[in-house]
Amino acid sequence: MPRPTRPSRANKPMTNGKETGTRGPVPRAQAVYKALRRAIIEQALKPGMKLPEDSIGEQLGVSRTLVREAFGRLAVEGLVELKPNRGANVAYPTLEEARDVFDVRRGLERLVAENLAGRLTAAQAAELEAHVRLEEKAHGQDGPESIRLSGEFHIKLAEMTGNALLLRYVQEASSRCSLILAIYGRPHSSECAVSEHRQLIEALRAGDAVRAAALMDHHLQSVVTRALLAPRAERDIRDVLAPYALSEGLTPS
Amino acid sequence: MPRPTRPSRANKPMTNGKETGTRGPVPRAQAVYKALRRAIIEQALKPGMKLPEDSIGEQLGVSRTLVREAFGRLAVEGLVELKPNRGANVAYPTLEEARDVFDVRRGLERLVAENLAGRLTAAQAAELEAHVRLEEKAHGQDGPESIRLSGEFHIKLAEMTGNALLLRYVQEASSRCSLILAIYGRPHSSECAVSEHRQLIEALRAGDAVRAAALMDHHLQSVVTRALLAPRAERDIRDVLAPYALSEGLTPS
DNA sequence: TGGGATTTGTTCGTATGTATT
DNA sequence: GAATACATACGAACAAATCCC
Repeated sequence: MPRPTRPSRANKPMTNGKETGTRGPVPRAQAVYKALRRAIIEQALKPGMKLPEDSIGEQLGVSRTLVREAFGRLAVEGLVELKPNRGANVAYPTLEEARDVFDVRRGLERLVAENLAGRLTAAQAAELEAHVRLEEKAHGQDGPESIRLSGEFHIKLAEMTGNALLLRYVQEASSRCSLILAIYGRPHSSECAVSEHRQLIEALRAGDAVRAAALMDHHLQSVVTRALLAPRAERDIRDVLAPYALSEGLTPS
Repeated sequence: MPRPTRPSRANKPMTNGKETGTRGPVPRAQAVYKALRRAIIEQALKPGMKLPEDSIGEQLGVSRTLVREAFGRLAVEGLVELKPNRGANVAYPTLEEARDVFDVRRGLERLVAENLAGRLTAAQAAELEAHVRLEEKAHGQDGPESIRLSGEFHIKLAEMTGNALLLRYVQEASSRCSLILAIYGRPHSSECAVSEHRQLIEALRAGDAVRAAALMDHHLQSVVTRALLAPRAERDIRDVLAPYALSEGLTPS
């Protein structure tokens, strides 16, 4: 198993409350959580990487207590794996878990589509269209910008339902998808086709819930196929070697 | 706003790792989390109740740190409300949040039904039927037993999908529904009609995904109507008074 | 196999912020 | 409106477990 090097100074130090005379009203724990979350999603911290409480805390300028608290929450969200007495790692989802996450995400976003169909205000529709135009512009460069924008489109939709819980679940599933694509996806799959986003907006506008749900479902299915099932020679050493385990029972964990 | 009395010794002391020579491989933090979670769901800790780190920790035999960690996770799940510098309360969902939770739950369980239709093994079907028979037996007594069994039926279904994420989300939504019914539900609404569960099993067996999803949807809708919209004279003082707020903007929070 | 270095699990003290009189 | 009392936010230090040679 390829053990990654230590994270050391892989991420930027966060704004320390002490420096800004005004101690933020938000507990620093929250800030630590957000910083780590972002670092994982943006792959500054790579899947499977060990996360020593000590060095992380040092980098962020906080003590282990806050780091631990953040780990707990990230573990609930499935971004961090927490093994008793053995610390934390960035999660390394199996292909099976990946399937689960994508399935649930599809279901959730179908809900979003159904919820929004025919209830989009003019302003909201305009906002979505503006967003798609941004995506179009960024489409040329295959940088992370393009991927970020694609993801944001879906988050925006979830926001517009006004259902806080639905939003949280979509965000969570979406984060985990980022992790998964980082492991199993091919390098620069431009995740979402702009045209599919456009069609979706049209269906929502027309108030066709069935069509909107179907489009969303198909769209997300396409994302998976494009990014995941695509040939990627060196899929991952673990999966390649899995069928060749020395002999069942010898590798208990 | 009616401030509840302190929880003091409202809950049973948890099994302390030190007593059982074998220190559980699971950190105590996890145990604290589970104990609190259960206490909230079973309404030993009532909605809105203040949760002082100190007394809770004392009752459970751990220090404040572990209690704080548990609070963080429970807050993510929406069972605890966490206000910066002002500590924790058992969540007190608004009617709007309640609607959100029920909507998402309906969507999630529809997924479960679709997922399971036609894929139920004989053993699984038998297990579900055995469970329904238990429900039937408990139906006479309107005790908490009946409510617990109704809930478990839905959890069992989610388990059978084999999708861990879907299971977690259903569990979470389900927990929050308990909270909500504790606030807004009428006392002994026997939550789920046994016959509806039977019909559902039948549809799953027949492999009729559309019908199964529709039945599930309708079933959960019924639960809400039966329990929530039912006349409960003294709904809650907050909601009764909400429309009579002194003047908009004066109550910032 | 064993022992030392490292890392995690937990407690508790201090400073800061909030409610109360 | 200021002083007091109390609860929370955070960190340092100790104890136990694990890792690595």
